[in-house]
Amino acid sequence: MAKIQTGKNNSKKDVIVKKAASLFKSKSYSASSMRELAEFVGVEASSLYNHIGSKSELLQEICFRTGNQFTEQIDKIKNEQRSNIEKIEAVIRFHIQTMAENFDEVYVSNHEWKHMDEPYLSDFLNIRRSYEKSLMLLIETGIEQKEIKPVNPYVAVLTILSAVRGIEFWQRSKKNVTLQVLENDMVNQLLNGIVK
Amino acid sequence: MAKIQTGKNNSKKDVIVKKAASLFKSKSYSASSMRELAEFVGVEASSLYNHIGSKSELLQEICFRTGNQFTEQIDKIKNEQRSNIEKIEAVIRFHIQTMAENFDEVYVSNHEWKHMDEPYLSDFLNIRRSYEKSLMLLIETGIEQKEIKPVNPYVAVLTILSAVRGIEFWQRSKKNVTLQVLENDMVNQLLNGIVK
DNA sequence: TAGCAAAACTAACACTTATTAGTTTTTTAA
DNA sequence: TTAAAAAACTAATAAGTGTTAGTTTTGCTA
Repeated sequence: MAKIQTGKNNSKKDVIVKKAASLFKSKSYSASSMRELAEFVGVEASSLYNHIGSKSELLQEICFRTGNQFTEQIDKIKNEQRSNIEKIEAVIRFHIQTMAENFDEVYVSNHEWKHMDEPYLSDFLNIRRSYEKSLMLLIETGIEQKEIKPVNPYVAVLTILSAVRGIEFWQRSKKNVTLQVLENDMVNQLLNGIVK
Repeated sequence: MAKIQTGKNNSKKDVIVKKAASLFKSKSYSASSMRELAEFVGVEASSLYNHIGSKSELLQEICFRTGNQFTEQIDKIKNEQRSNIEKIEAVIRFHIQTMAENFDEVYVSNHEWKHMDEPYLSDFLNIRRSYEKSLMLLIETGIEQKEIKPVNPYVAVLTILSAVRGIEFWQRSKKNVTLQVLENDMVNQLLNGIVK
């Protein structure tokens, strides 16, 4: 009989969620079936239900784990004793690093949140909105304190968050760019531009 | 009997493709059914097949129309007599405008291309790669000619294209930012940064 | 080793899916 | 007005969906 293989510190549910993130990333949530997931996990579809409640619960799990991770981090950064520019830089770097480490989960959270049911969907959107607000406040304060040009804070947030999301297209290959270069250059372009 | 309503210059297939783009955008390709699309068009599901070949053909239509639009434009810009910075700026502005005008199609093309079958999938990826190469060449030439800082061109392309894609999150509402401000500020941040 | 709970299994459910076949209605053109 | 073509319809197909019920196997603890 097949069995779900758990490493240490991982419940069987954790294993399923991780595999689900990987599957949802490559095939999208709607196009992934529980039978596929089961095969991926190495077990029959119905056996999954001994550990999880439903397919949509998997998506919720993925989205909220990721969402909370980002929220916690920006709350921490907000309260540090540094310039606003430095704080914004820290946010950008955290994004890039988290995305590189937890690729599947972040990707799915960014792309598939739409398919959550209420009330989870609304909760998730609220978390995201409040995150964007926090970043916007950093920019607004930076402008007031003359660290930052008088740009539109909404557009700046949009530009930063979108750019950072884009490392999902980053090709991790030898001939391409390392994470360090990616991180440094992207931070630099977003803060100082590329024009000489 | 219900009928597909075509305006002038639009075939019935065009109408279906446009409605499909709108549906695929809001529900994703896989989660959209032909019955839903049919209802949206105002006709029975099977009637759609008098005008289109299959569901996946709709996706191909959307993705390639968009892809070709961008390719044509960058080819045009490449051959103009302007500085590289100006060319890059023109590319960014075209992206933002096209996205604002043809939101549904661009959105679907960006998000749902994965679900195309071969050989269309490969063709599409080739188109996209060659587009990225063109933009990368503009940046490399700009660096050689000392218009642009010696940044990593791959990262610059990634940053620009990702940022620009992000206007899909732009909330078109009165209290928010206009397209003009969005466009100008984003171009400015990507080229000159926000740090004073 | 016996008993029990956890976790696997098989089989089935009620629905939904894209698509096709065959038929009827509508529109176009002679 | 009539014949042909276009475009709608109804009905059905075969395959796939998430999930549940009931049963069997496994692994731990007394």
